[in-house]
Amino acid sequence: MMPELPEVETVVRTLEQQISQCQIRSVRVYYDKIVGDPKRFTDCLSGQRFRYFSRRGKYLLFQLDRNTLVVHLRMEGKFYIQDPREPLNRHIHVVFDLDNGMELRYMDTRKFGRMEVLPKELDLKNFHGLGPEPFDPIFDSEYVYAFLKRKKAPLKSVLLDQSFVAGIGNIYADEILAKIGIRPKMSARRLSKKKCEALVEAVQEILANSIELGGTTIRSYTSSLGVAGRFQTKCMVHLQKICPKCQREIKMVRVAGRSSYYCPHCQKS
DNA sequence: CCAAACCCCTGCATGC
DNA sequence: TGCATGCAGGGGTTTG
Repeated sequence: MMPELPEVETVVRTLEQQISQCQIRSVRVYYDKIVGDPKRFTDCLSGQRFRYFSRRGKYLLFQLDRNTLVVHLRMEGKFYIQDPREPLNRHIHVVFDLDNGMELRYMDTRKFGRMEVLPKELDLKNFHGLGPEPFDPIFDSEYVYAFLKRKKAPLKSVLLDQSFVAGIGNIYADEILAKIGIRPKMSARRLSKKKCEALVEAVQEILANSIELGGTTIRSYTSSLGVAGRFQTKCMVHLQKICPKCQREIKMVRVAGRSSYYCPHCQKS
């Protein structure tokens, strides 16, 4: 569950394979709050084609002919391409009827996900107040050091702050901290320049590795092709009991309202 | 300016 | 067995 940047990237690539250039014939909305105004949403999208697929942070961006459809999957949002004869279940809230005879279905058990229709040209720099993409060259150790210097909050809270860097969620935050050997509660402004360099490397390496593997599958995540991610086999601390490095017990604390796993032996404060 | 608390939802675990 | 209770969690909003 919990699609983070690598999972969103996987969804983008998968949907691109499956529905690129497909036309939306019509849209059915079964739960209004996900799309805001369902009439505007439906009217706006009908007749347009999916032209280009991308991502900003954890937001999916579907470039259409006249608009961009923006989707945030939040906790449990998933897309499926299904035959219209396949019965709908009670967690499918939005259905796009496509001109290839299939349906793009949005399923979301907790109904936390959101969709919005925006102008075609987006200001991706300030989009939803997001900070830099993790692979953007401006996300470097100088940027990180300067940002962290003015934060006395726990380092993990800052990693989860999408205005610091876009796309990191609870799982990867734990893994990044494990990689640089820092405990989640350490005050952000105490991180040394050296550790800031390590942080940038860890963020990029962990996310890239996970994208490579097709995203994580902790709890229930599967891509829309139904392929389970394999990142979970790589988790050092998140949801773990024993540290794979030193064989000692993993501890769990709450930071910024999130369960945070770390190894007290391998990670320092 | 910043940070903490609250809200949205449902499935699942727990307790009696 | 069945019902009530409470918890997780991203990000927007509200409150301190």
